[in-house]
Amino acid sequence: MLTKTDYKNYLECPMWLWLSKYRPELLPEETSDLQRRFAMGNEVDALAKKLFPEGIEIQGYNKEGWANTQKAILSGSKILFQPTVIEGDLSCRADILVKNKDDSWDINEVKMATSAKKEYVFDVGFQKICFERAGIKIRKTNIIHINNKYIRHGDIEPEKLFATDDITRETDKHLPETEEGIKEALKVIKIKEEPSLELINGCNNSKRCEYLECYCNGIKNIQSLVKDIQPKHILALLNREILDSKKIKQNILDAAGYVLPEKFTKIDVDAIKKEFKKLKYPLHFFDYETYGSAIPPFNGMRPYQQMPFQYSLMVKDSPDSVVRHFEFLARTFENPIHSLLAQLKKEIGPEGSVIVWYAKFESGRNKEMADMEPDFADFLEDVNDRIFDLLLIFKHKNQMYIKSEFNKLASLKIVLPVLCPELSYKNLAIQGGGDASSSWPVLTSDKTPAKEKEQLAKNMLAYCKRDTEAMVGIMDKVLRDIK
DNA sequence: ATGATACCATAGGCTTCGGA
DNA sequence: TCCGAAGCCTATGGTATCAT
Repeated sequence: MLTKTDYKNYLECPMWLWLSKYRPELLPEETSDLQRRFAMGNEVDALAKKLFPEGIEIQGYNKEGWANTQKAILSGSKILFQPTVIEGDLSCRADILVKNKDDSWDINEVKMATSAKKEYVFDVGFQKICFERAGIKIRKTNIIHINNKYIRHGDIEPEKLFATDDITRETDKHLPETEEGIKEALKVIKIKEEPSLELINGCNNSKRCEYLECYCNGIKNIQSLVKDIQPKHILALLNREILDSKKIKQNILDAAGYVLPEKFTKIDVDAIKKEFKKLKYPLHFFDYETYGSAIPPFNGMRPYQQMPFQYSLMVKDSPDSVVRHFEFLARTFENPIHSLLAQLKKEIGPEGSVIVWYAKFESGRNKEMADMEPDFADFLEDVNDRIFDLLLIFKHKNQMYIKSEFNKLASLKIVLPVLCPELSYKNLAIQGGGDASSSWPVLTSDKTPAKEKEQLAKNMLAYCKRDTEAMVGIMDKVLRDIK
């Protein structure tokens, strides 16, 4: 049986589909970030249903769902939520099915994205094929997506939060391709033995594909796979922890004809000194954690707007002084920016540089908050004028501070372990901004036990503090290197 | 999932120039 | 005078990099 999810997995990476059917235990665990995204998707689905007050919910999955769907259609229901269809090898659920004046139906697929992306034609095409094979005629296929111009005032208004795009033409145009893809996907799920190289190289994932890595955890003879593999997958193999033997790594590299670049460090002392001349003490090392959702949680916010709920601030008054640390963390699920700004205004001095990693992010949040809290607009503008972006020292094209280990990248999570391995995130419960973000609603929920909240708060504070410690450590290291 | 920005490949429109 | 090749500029679409 091939479900719509199976088909989408296949389109991204055939190996993913195969693993999900035969070796699901090898798939990566759901991260809290992913869980939050699923939860958000469910909320979006629920809100979209409010666009159709007449709709009825179809209960059950698979055969039961299909039986209930048929029952609802026969009894004359005109709007169905979550109808299921099973036909031959295929199984799928639609979001919202709406009957027309004749005997045809329109498919409405709810997406949390802010536009009708072109890859949705395969998703919706799969649904159309399923329903039509089962004798349910489909006229239009629509995408109901988030309208990111919407600004919340009071209760969420679904008819303003959502926009609908008719993608029938595009869907139909790609229908033959969709049919072909379904045939291929069905072939994949019939492979009983270990998949061949062909399957791995069918991967369409533009980024590093984690599913090959997962697969490698489950087989012994990795070296036999190496010939003719895509370069992105070679790197994936090299990152596997099970490849701790240098000899195996070298074999893989040799087989692929891949030469690791030689290690090097390049420091343009003059250029960095010139940049650092712009700095004024006291130095304020600063970092926000933010929360954003497809459904804006508070008034004045638009979908996906990132709202700061936490910061860490480390102040260094002079080159040799000890840092003073300040922090803020909102403990209730209310718009936190007023209290955040009130505290920040007291803690951040009127003089001195504000050092951040990737200035666009922090300055962008400051601009948004200035619009929402006009009383703080001058203050925020002043802070933005004093921002210094530490990332630009490491930006590859700037050629100021380059190490081969950076691989031409310059995120904090890449630079830090090379320059200050002692400040690793490894021992922290929260390891990235995404986790911090998804922790905030948990921290502020009535349903979370007090004890758990305390632990969570500690973890969140430790993470955000570490981001600023990292900048302090990196700054010290660079200052030593250019002395 | 967003968004700003950077970068790259490609397409199209336009001019220029040499050969016939 | 005409035509196509070559060169150049701009627009566009796609992908990647940062942050959460």
